[in-house]
Amino acid sequence: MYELFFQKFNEKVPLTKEDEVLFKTYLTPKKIRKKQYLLQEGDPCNFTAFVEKGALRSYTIDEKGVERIFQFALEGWTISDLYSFLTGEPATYQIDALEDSELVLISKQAHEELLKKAPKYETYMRLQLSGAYIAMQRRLTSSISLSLEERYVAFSSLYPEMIQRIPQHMIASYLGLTPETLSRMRSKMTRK
Amino acid sequence: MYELFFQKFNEKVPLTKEDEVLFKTYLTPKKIRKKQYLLQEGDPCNFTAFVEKGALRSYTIDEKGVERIFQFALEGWTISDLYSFLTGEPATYQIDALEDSELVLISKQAHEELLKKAPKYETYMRLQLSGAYIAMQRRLTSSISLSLEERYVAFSSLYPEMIQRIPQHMIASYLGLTPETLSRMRSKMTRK
DNA sequence: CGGGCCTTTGACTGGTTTCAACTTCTGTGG
DNA sequence: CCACAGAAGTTGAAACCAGTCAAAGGCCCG
Repeated sequence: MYELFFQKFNEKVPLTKEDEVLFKTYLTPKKIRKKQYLLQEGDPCNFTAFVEKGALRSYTIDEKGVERIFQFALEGWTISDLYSFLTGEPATYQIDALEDSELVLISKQAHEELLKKAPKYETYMRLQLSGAYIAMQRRLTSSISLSLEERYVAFSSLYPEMIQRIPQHMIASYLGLTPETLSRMRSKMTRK
Repeated sequence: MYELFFQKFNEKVPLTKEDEVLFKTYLTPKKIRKKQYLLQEGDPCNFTAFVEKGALRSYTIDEKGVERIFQFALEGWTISDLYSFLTGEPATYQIDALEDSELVLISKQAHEELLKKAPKYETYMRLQLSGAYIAMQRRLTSSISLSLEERYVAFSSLYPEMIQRIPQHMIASYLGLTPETLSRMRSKMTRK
């Protein structure tokens, strides 16, 4: 159940077998089905969710009812409303499953106890945050400085499996354009 | 020289006087004049810079010679090419001073030693990263989901002093629009 | 098999960029 | 301290790109 989680953890911070046994007592496995909510807007987000298997997304819905996808998470990624998780404020994002998924949750309470008791966890968190920061920086840079077409190309080459698994209109939402525009762009690109 | 730095540090993680004395041995003060580079594209970024006084920006220049401003930093903020700093890769941003400034630098070497020796520093770094992550998340959200005008309004109310101190064409670059469009927007808004 | 969602395509609209000219501000050297 | 050059900001007109609205076809799921 926790294979991938500990594999990724060990890549960042090596753990002994005893560490793993201890850590497991703080982790909560969870299965979730396609279309099911993991987090609804307004609830405080009291977990981070590591994806062992499946696919999820976080997103907002604006006044006009338009979905704005903030993040996708496939196997090996972590998804959460980090702002809400860290501050305790109500979540600004919703999270739901795009496929039947298996998750490893770390509750806010577990998070705080681990920070106190396990220096390796703090190091892990710091590295997690670094990675999340760098990924978002890359995304922000491309959303500001690239044309729509360049953005799509960059996305496809960075995350080829997402192109396979995720519906096109959601990728459009993630990239910040309309499904129609994305469709037109794709047909223009294949014509070349 | 380090007043503001330790004030901000203490807000995140309380330090004893002895801590402060120890930490000071790892810090490097630096004065930099308006228009001077702190970091040039391609060099590895081996520092984070805390702004005691003044104003800086980080930015890229694309193939067409257009500047894309990624971040401004006024007093109390930290600026760096975090990607380059954390990974050791060459910097993708340039950093220069918009005003004569006084900085507190933490070199990469000092950073690594502090991580080993001072748990309070690791906690501080984690909180720094959280803050930077949350700020960038807010920015990404607004750059994807708000209209240009809404973006400008949000920026002005979030950072009113930047409107005062930073040239308009740089704010345009930060917001991802042309100086002409920003100028037109402003005159339209005051007419109301 | 049917209904609804997803994708594609078309025509139209509108906001932003681009290019260019002009004005205002700033800083630097004589 | 003034003059001038270059940068910054403003304004106008034209071109363009993406969004919107609408309709049709395809596909998946119940």
